[in-house]
Amino acid sequence: MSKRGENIYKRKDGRWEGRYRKGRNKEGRIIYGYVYGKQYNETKEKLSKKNADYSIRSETSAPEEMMVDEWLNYWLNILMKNRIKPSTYSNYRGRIQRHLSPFFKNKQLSTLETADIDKFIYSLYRSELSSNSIRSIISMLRSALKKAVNDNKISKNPCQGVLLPALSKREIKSLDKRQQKKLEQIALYKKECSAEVIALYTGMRIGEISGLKWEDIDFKNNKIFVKRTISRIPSVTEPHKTEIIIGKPKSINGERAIPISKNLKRYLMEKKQSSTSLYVISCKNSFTEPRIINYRFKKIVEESKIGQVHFHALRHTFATRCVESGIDIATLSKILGHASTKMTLDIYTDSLWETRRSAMMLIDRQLNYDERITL
DNA sequence: CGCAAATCAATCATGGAAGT
DNA sequence: ACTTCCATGATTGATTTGCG
Repeated sequence: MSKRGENIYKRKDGRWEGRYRKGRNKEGRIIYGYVYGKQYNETKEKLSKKNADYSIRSETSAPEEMMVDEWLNYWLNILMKNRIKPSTYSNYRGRIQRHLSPFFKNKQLSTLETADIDKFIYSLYRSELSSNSIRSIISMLRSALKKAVNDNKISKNPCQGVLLPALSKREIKSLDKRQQKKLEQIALYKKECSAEVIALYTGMRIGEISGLKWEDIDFKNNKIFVKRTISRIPSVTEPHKTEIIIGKPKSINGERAIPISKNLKRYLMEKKQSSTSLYVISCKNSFTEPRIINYRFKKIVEESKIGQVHFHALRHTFATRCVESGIDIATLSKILGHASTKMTLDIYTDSLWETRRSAMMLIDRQLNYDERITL
C-alpha cells in the first residue's frame, strides 16, 4: 500500500495517482507530472519509469544550466519564504527583481565569480544607490550564494571578500525642546488622538502606534503594552498590489510594557471617551496605516515650521528627554524595546555625555576659585 | 581568552508619484 | 484629502572579527 515519500495516493474515484518531479518553474516551485493506474502496483511501476527518465535528465543537463536568477528565486521562494517575515520576503523579492535579475540575466550560476560581483557593485554605484542599499543587496546575495556553495552548485562564494561601500554613519536627529513645544502645540489640539503625542511620550515606533488598540492600554496599572506592528508591503501573492501586514510578536520578548505618565494618561483617557474604534489612532473606524500617519505628521510639521524631521525623530526625542532627566540606560533600553543596552548606549552615548557635562557645570558654580583668597 | 567593535542579516520606515 | 504602489534607505538584532 501507499507509503510515506512515495507520492502515490488513492483517489476518490478509486484510481491510484502517482506524482513525479518534472522540474522547477521560474519561481523555483516544483512542477509535478502525473501517472494513474487502477492498481497500486501498476501505478508504482509507471511512476518508477518516469522517475528514472527524469533523474537521468536532471543528472546530465539540468544542473549545468542553472542560471543565477533561477537560483535566487529558488532560494527565496522555496528555502527562505517560510523562515522570514513577509516584509523581509517582499523586500528581498524586490531587490532580486529590480537589481539582481536584470544584471545577471543569462548568467550561469556556475560561472559566477568575484569579478562579476565587483562589476555589479560598480553598476549599483552608478545608479546612485546609497551605500546602505548596496550593502543590503549584497548581503542578501551573499547568503543566497552561501547556500549555493553548501548545495554544491558552486565551489566557493564569489561574494567572499568583495569590497563594500563604507557604511554611512548615522546621525540621530531629535527635536530640541523648542521644536517639540511647537509641534505639541498643534498636535495636542487636534480632535483625534495624536500619533505624535504618543510617539513623543512613549517612544513607540510608527508601525507600533499604528497597531495600538485601546485594549493594550492598562489604565489601572498605567502601562501600554506593545503587541502589534502594522506595515504595508508589496503583496506576497498578487503582483502590482500591496497588502497590510499585522505582525504579531514571535515571542514574549518581542512585547514590552511602557509606563504612562500622568499627563499622557489624562490625554489618552480623554481621547478614549470620544473614540468609537478599537484602535487608538483610527481611520474609518479601523487602524490608521503608517503611510497615513506619516502623511498627517508631515502636514503638522509643515504647520509648526520646525524644519525637516522624520517621524522616527520623535522616538529619538523621547529618548533624549529621558536621558536629560537622568534615566538609567537599562530602563530606557527596556522601554524602547531594545534587545540589549548595548544598542541604546551606542545611540545615546553623546547625549549622555551632554547631560553629564551640564551637571558638572552646575556643580562647578559652587566652586568659586576667587573666594579662596578671602578665606 | 574575553571583550567590544565591526560587520552581516532581518526588519521597519520613508516619501515620491499616481490613483481615487 | 487621503490612499495605494513601490523602490530606497534606516534601524536593530545576531554573528563574526580582531585586539589587548
